[in-house]
Amino acid sequence: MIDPQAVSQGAPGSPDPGAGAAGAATSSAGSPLPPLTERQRAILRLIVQEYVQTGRPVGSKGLTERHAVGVSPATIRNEMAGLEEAGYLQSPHTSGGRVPTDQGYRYFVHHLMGAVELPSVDQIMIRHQFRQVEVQLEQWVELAASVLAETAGIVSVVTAPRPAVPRLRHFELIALQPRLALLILVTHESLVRQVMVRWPEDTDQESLSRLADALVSEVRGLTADEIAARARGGDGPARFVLGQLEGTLRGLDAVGQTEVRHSGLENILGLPEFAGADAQGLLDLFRGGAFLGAVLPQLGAGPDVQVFIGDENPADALRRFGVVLSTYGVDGSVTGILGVVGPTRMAYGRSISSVRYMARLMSDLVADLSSA
Amino acid sequence: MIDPQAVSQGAPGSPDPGAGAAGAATSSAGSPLPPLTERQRAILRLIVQEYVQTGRPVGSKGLTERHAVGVSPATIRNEMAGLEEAGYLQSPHTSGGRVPTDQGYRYFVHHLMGAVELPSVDQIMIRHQFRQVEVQLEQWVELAASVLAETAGIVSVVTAPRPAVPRLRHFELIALQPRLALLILVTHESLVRQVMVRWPEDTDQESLSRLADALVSEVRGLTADEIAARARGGDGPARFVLGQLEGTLRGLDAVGQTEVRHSGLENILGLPEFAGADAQGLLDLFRGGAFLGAVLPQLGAGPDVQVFIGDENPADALRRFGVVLSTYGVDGSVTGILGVVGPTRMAYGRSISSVRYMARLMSDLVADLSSA
DNA sequence: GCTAGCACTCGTTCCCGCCGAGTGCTAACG
DNA sequence: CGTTAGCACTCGGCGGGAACGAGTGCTAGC
Repeated sequence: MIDPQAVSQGAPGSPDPGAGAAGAATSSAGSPLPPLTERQRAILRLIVQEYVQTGRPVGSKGLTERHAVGVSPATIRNEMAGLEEAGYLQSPHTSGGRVPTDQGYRYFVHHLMGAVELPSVDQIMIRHQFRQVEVQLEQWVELAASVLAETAGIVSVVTAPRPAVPRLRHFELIALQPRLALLILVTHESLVRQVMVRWPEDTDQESLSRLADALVSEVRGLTADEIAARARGGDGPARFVLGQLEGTLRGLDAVGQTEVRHSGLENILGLPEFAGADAQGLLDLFRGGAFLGAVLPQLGAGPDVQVFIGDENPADALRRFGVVLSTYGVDGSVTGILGVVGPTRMAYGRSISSVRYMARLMSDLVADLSSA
Repeated sequence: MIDPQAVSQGAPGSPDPGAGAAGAATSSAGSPLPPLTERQRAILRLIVQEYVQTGRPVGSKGLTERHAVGVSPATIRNEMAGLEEAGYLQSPHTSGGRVPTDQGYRYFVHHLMGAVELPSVDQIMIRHQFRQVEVQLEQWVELAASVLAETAGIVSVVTAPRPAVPRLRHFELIALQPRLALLILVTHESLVRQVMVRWPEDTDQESLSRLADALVSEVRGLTADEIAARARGGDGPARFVLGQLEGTLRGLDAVGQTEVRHSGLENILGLPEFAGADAQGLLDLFRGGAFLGAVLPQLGAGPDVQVFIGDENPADALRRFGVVLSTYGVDGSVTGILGVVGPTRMAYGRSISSVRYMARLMSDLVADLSSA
């Protein structure tokens, strides 16, 4: 049903091939890689799986002890040496086992990962949680973040859906104080915004309602630009309201202020690779959306999940992470981004299937709510 | 202008007096404490200040080197011994300096802390930030959390204001889909809620507007109970809407679902006392409002700042923390809670003044927005 | 082509001794 | 009588060294 191969690569080549690799020939530069033998593939798969699970470098002896490979440690060593030369593994120290390189993970994701559909237990659990609540689109975002973090077991990031060209569907004015009103607007995509506006003169609910009634049919279905044009002709209060509507609509598609929800930080704070260092740094990374600002430009518009592993990440701050992202929404009309971030040694299979599933779910929700 | 003494104590006595104290006589149990001499007070003040700043136990020699006390280390040692016997200090190890006890902090907060007004630089900075934004009351909450965390330099917690008995001021219905509508209601206190409601039959904006217009004057100013009574007489759609209004109003004052915003976790993650251990535990503590659930029952309704130090905290999870809290809002009508949480060795002066200032600011905002 | 054996590397852990900061006590001093 | 100087003692932290174990590359034999 779902094609496991349909996972696109973040960046086509490692931007800095000379980074880690020990003294040996790093290969993979000019010459085409010889295809891996079936046994090498099996060993690579085992190493990735084991390292993902334990986080400790895996050695030849341990491998043969824990798994029923048919050969001796020495043979494994030979094959490992080959894999290392080809760039799929690296040894962090002279002794102490080997660890997959970014390229190794990449190969695993492309060729070795088995079925990538989310287990139906999880699917049911997720659908159940989403059925519990009956709220607005933008609260789905929060729920999506928390469910995604829980399902994938790492940190999730979700942006609210953003319409390409928002069109006004409806608005209301509510008096709060004689000179203070609440402006509520709804777009075609069912996004809702409330803004407080300081009213230039004393007013009351009745006159505000009259004003809204009079204007609403005039501006229904218009974009910010069209409303601006309309505003130039209007008189005092009407003109004022139109200006506010225009500004709020423009705010909706402003890239800069996209808010990024995250969840599940506690999932990775305990991991050994982030233990000693910078719990602070991690928090900072996800706060304030500095995170997405870095990744977003690289994100293709394609409907499928994209994977960035280690050095493939555009931003320096993300070099130590693996990132699995997808867009969601209705093509060309309203889109958002969701995904997960974890250590490079994350369970890519589960991450990818979780992200893909959640993206579908959110796309369906957005589609349901946006009126043509 | 502000009375530094007007800080009430969280819990009257330490619930577990035998906890830390070494073998010596723990005193402070039955006999009234002899008042501290002026020199002891000065030394205690120095120790608290120094420990708050550095986080390392402070010894007699270091004290005399870093501060121009007029006496020798030996004298300091004698006084320290007295302070330890009286329960204000404790020595974590045989050597290595002394550390204030909860009681020591308490004495400091009550009798040794100097001026507690927030420096006007900060006051100006805060007012400035609040003037920048023009949003709804509930977004003030988020801003308050972040400003408070920044000003006090530790973790802040802020709950949204909650009306004692919410009364409806206005509501609107907006059609999203033929069978899906958005219900927006505003209370007298200017709290806004949006709920999506699944409509029992196909409808459109026009009929929804008519319905809302007809009903709104009927229910203006009513409480949930009064609306429920009114609903019993209504017919189909009206009755349905009244039911939704009632439910949403009830949700507003439900204690259980009070949402707690926090900010500034990164400020304390770096501290030595939380370094090794449980970044995870810390996150968990503040997520999901489990935190306030524990403290809230203990919180007096008094208008002033309350301080809980270490063991004075009602919840076990907070035994390692100092907590400074205040209510804010309009007495008896709409109230929220805000405060900061940090290690017991926090800068109480700054925390208390920050919390007090922010509580005033938020109270003013709430008062401005709530129509009599 | 696979495997057993072997010498070697290197990170980890534990132990031990040193150092420094701090303490309590006692005796001397003004 | 309060204050101070001196002293023996305690204890945590740090650094070096030994023992250990996991892993490696290489070579020779099956």
